[in-house]
Amino acid sequence: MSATNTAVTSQLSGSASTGPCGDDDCGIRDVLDRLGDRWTVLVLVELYKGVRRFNQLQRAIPGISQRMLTVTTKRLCRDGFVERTAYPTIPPQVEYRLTDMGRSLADTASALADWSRTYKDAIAVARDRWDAEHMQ
Amino acid sequence: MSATNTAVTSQLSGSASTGPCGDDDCGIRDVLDRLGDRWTVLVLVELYKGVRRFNQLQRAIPGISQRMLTVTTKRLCRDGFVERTAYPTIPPQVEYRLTDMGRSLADTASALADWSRTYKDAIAVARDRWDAEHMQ
DNA sequence: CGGAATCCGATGCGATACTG
DNA sequence: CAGTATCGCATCGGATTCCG
Repeated sequence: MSATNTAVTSQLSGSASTGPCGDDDCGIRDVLDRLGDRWTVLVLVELYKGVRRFNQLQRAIPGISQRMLTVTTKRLCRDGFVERTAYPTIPPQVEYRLTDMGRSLADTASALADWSRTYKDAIAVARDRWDAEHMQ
Repeated sequence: MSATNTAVTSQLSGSASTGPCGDDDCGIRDVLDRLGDRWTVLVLVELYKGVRRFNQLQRAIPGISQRMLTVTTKRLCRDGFVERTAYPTIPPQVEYRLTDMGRSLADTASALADWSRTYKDAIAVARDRWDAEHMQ
């Protein structure tokens, strides 16, 4: 691996060294490192609806900066969740769509989203209780 | 909410302001902010096996620092996923166990872990391919 | 239009030292 | 034993500017 490539990939993920993992950890960290960041899930959700262009995504996801949309889509492409198609027109036109694996991930993630919706209130209650008990 | 409490809670999570969320986002960010960090899942997995004491957890989770174990368990307690029981003995003895909600979360997370195991290799392949194509 | 490059503040996390 | 307090580095992500 060249120094150039190291520089390229290090922008995308620090997971080159997964480090020692117990037994249950292996693999899930890579996925959680993606899903855990601020925008990946939202991009996944939007692309689940269909093919989208760059600015379409940005308009559909309020608050995401140009930079983070670039970074997020690029990471998703790298890991094989999203496919990028660039048409060499002027002005340029780029389409993003989920791969089968990306769709599979989105399905699984939506199970987590369902769980979140179910327990959202319970978490809030627990949190308020804790906060109330731990303020002097 | 007092300034004191704000200080306390701000150590645990920056999610006081979830910010504007589209429609699909609501709730899941709170959960992913937990699951996404380096140690939460590992602690969850270990506690899934049964009641554990502080040092038991630390020995069972290689690489976790005392500080991160404290922070992680405290966050899990705050959100109602883990219950903490302290016995005022000398030396002190503290037990951690999953709540029903915590067990439910661990179950859901393990679905994601299963997914990860299934696609782990495919991700690695996609990543290598991408890296190979994007190095000069 | 769809980025890339740079700067910078906020947060995450490890290491270390101290405590009831 | 089970923490707390402080430091310092690394990464994340927002804002801005430049480019083909």
